[in-house]
Amino acid sequence: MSLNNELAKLFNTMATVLEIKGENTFKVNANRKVARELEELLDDIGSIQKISDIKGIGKSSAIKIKTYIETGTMEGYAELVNSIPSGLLELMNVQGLGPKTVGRLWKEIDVVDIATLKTAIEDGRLESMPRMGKKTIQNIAESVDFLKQHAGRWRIGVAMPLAEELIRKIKCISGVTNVKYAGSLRRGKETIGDIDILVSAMDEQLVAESFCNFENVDKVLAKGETKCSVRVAEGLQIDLRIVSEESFGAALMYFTGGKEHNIILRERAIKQDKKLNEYGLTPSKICDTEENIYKDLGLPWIPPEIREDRGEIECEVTPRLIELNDIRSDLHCHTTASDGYMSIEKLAEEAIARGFHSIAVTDHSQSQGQANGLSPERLRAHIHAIKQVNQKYNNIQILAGSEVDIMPDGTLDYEDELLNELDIVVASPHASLQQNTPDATARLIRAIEHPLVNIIGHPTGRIINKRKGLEPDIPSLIDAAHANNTALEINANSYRLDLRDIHVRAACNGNAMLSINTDAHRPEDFNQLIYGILTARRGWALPSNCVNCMELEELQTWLALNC
DNA sequence: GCCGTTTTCGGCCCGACTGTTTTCAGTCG
Repeated sequence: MSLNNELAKLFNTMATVLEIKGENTFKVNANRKVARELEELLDDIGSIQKISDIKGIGKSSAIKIKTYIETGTMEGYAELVNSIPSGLLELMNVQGLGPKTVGRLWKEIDVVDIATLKTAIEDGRLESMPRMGKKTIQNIAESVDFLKQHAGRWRIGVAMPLAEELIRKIKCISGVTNVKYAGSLRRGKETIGDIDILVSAMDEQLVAESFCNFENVDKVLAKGETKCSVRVAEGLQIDLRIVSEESFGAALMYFTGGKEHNIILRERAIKQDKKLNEYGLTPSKICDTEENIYKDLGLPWIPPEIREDRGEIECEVTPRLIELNDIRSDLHCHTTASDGYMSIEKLAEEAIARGFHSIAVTDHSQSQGQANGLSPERLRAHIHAIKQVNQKYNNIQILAGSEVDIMPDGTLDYEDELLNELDIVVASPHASLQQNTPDATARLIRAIEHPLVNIIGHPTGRIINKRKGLEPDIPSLIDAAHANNTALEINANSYRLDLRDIHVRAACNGNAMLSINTDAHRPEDFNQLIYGILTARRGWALPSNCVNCMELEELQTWLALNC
């Protein structure tokens, strides 16, 4: 775990403990804010001179951070955390249990973790507490079971298709005038906690009723006049907000977030003697669209992906972020020659259907035995086959490439002589992904500096919710990538999204080129390009930051720089 | 605990829903 994340975890834990102990909520929130700043900090916290210059981190937290960096311990942390049973922290993850209840469970009936909570439910002690009725207890019991089965968040690749399907169904309900998803899904985050859907309709009751009765709804968690929450068979929670057409924009803005962005907008409204909530900006004019509200607040419309209070509000002109239609090529795809399911022709046709001017065939290299990686002889034959197929098409350029393994020491999996025969080289780490930071950094920089490498594929090798992957020093990689004209990939596969959003932002700031590719193995994988685009947008990437947005001639010139 | 274009002290976003109780506390987003 990086130092930033390590510290963020400590501050989050402190916040939770303070919450359970019933401390001032503003103090709790201040600790959470410090944690969030640390999580999203681009630079290593250890390299920052004046920590208290970071917005949201004050003197007191700065001292704690500094001591931790120097000594490995944080003053007061152990004392605070040891002041409550450690199991109370996991109890806070049970839906429906908040700090007040957890505190009471502990003090009044000696519940200290999930196991003792289950016992207390079984032996009737919970029922003896005030405000603990049968329904509440049943909900808690169900949430405990649910937590055991589904810890964590869902990949955007799961959440978005599900949300789109729900929206299609909601649109079919009679009288529905507008429906959109909001929340972290709309902001394009790599993982989603739950799906927020906004709807306006002539008959609100009919919408609520129909929604709660959709066939894949497992459990109705809440059902009111303006809000319904359900859990669907996949395990995700879906919140449906029913709003009027006039306040659709305000509601969309409110429920899209992010939280910090919203707070700043509300504070801005207050300074202008106005009030902003999910119903509108009052006293004001029309709040049916987000554009109108931003305009009333004296701001340009801000794309959802960058609504994170990371400088977007201070920005005078909203950047023209990269869009799906800007992409003109896919430079990392597989065929049946290695572990893909498509022929070279199929790749070409998929690319043509998407309006690309070129596509790169980049099958695995020889070390990837389990992925049927190509021996040098097979690669030579494959290059020949690719060139043959390329001659058949006049509306697509098929590039002969390879996804060549970066070995643990940073050397490549083929000799330079063979790499020289390729149009494009994507170099990726696949094995030895537990290397320490200095080794991983040296390994990747060596590949970046290799004169024949054009793109570093999925630079960390992480798999979301499954594998941490390498933790190289990202600023060093970016410097090297910029200096050597090597692009860093945003692998669009929703399991990977590697580089991730904050690294994309750092890469753009450091003038390193990006390459957004699907790493397609099957035809449907091309549809995941959107997740790469959303990740790029979250990193404030412009079309000019991405080699896949280049026209053919420009791309060929760029590729020729490293050959 | 953090912050300052009214402030170095005194604020800090706010509404919906549930389950319980009978007017509201707690949780959630």
